[in-house]
Amino acid sequence: MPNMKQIARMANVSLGTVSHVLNDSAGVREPLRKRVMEAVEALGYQPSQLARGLRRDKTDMIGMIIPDVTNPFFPAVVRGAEDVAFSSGYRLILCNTDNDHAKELAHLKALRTYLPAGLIVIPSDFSDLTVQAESYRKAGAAVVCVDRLPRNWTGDSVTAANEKGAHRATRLLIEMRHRQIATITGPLHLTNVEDRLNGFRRALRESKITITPDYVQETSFDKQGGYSKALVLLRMLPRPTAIFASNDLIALGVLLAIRELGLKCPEDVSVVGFDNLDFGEMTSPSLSSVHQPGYQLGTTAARMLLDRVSGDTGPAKHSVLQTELKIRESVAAFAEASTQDSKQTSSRADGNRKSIKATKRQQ
Amino acid sequence: MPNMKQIARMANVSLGTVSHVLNDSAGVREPLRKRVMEAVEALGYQPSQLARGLRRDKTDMIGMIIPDVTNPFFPAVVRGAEDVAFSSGYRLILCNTDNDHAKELAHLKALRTYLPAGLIVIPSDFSDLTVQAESYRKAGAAVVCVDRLPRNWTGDSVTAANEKGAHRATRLLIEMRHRQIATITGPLHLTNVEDRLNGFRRALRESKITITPDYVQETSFDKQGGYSKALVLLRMLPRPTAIFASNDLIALGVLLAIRELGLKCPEDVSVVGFDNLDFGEMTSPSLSSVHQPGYQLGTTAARMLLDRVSGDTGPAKHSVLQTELKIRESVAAFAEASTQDSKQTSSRADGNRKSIKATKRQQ
DNA sequence: CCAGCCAATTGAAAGCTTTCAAACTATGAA
DNA sequence: TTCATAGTTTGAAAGCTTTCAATTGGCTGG
Repeated sequence: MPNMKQIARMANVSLGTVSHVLNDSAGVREPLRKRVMEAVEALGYQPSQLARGLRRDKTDMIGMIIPDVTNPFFPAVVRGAEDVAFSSGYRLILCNTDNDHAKELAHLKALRTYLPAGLIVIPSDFSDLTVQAESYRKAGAAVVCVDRLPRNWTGDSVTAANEKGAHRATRLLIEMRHRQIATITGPLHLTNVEDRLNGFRRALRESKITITPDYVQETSFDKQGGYSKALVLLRMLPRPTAIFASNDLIALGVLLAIRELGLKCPEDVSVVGFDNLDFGEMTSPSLSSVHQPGYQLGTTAARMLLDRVSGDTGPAKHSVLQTELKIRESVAAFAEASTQDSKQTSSRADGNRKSIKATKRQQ
Repeated sequence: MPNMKQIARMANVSLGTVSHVLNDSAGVREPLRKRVMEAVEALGYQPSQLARGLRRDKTDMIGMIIPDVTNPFFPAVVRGAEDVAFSSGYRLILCNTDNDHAKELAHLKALRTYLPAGLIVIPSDFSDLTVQAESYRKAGAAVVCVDRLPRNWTGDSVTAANEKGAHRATRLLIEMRHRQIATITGPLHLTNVEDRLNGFRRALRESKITITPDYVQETSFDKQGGYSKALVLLRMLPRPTAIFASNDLIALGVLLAIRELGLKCPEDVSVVGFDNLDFGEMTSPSLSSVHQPGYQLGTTAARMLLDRVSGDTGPAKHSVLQTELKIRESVAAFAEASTQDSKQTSSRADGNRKSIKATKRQQ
């Protein structure tokens, strides 16, 4: 690979001049500039990012730390960040934490030695990010937190309007005349989960609906968790007629549990999820959900980061992106008859279910 | 950040010795070694990857170039690669090409300046990779191609058993007594698509089934493509009773088209996809599909790459990972009565459809 | 016509590591 | 005791860029 020295020799100028041409760092007169550019062209020269980074104490890399690319919500965020980064000449180093804060810490420590321009982080459970970010900032790297925040986070952040979205979803259920409304939340130590629960509670409170504490079930953010907690809820008396799930994977588990018990969605139980993942349109019934703008979360975070990199030293920014309720088949108005006696309903529904199965044979 | 010089001073040894301790590059006697390690510990020293890379002409980074993380098949591959890379101290730089070979080229050129240890690439359409890879190899970086190969690719590769998988899927349809079997393929210039079509054809040939050329439809790898080509196929006479789709997104479009026309799957038309994406279990009917081991594709590629990095200079390797047919609801045995007169069936089915719609409101 | 100044250009240092040749030490043999 | 040798340790160079102080050249105003 050609280096600056060769360019300098070929263009018959000094090393410094080449650098100045390449970086616009000083006025270089046209004839020289032209000779340099020609040499660059002729040799196909590209500056070594390593040497440049070493000298400048900062590279064109951005560390992106997320729980797991394999979780369907995150790829959109990554893509959004990559698009903005790439179009400004930055690249993304992708790290998965599996929500393990020890693994996250390992990534945070290791990444530092690459002198990234900054970090975009979706923090793991019980993340240590607040401390680490401080040390990154001292080293001149920006850190933006996305989707959820670690405790005591005071830095830049981009999140969805979780409280509001959950409030809107819950209000839909209330407007549909549901009164026995339950929720299955993700891990409550996550700020976004907490916010969603708050939105849920506020909607209930505003409509003067009180529910038994049992109607709030906490679990992990996956299908299995949703499934098992839904079984618990659906066996309670009175049985909830609507369930708000704090994400779509949980909602999917809820749908499975409903079917498992011989109930029907939305006739017996309405369900609303959160995230609006692609598969929500493909389930049967299709899933109502609060859309979270994953791609925009990523682009916004990357832009915020790049602003910092290019010198914005203002106070911490908190961008909150709006959500949108997508109403699909999984929600119906509460019909008085259908849910009082759980056993009877259950067996009646079971009869229905068979006839549906004959045509649909779902799952 | 502390540097080697500080370690050297603190341990009262020379720079060279510190380096030797850190890299085991020469016998260092225990007392010195210990002093160095203590200093490293005390200062929390971590070597600068930039300086190291600059000196060694190679970094601990691996470029991972894929079409789009947002496409549900790829995250598993990325994750597999990242897991193996991370556990060997390497990190992944993720690049999306959107299947655009110009964008791919841009990434290939830009990444070079970071001196990555190697590249894992899922090539874009009409990829220029073969040429570029040569130049990477000259620079001492390994390149492994995954999932599909560019034309004239002779380097290392990891792919799924596409031909065999497609053959197996088609055989299933034949065993189910289908004779009017169509296929909707992805872009035929992709080697994996070509392989799948070959497998499809071989199965037909082995059972002495001949089909009209119209029964082979080419389209893009997405829901929309599958949908529109399925409409074309389903309006043909005789109407195919089974469709093999070259990936699950296409298969999803097929399911939509079937429903749209008032037909039923699997009663009127059986469908098999390829990839076995998660959503296949959630559609109605659930989707039969050829499972492709995405995660293993990633881990295998990364391991192959790391082998090269650590000195394996043998001839090109081609790892072919086995696929597995997952049979779900979308396939049923062909029943004589149901498909002869397309118009009549169609209108009859249309009657059914309305009643289904009343409860399902799908799509 | 010259001093002084500004702008363009230069060369060297610095950033941090690895590596190589050279210097040094200790040990065993003569 | 001394020499040779193997094994340790050292210091400097190299890898490529940016940046800063210094130099050069040309121009302006007196």
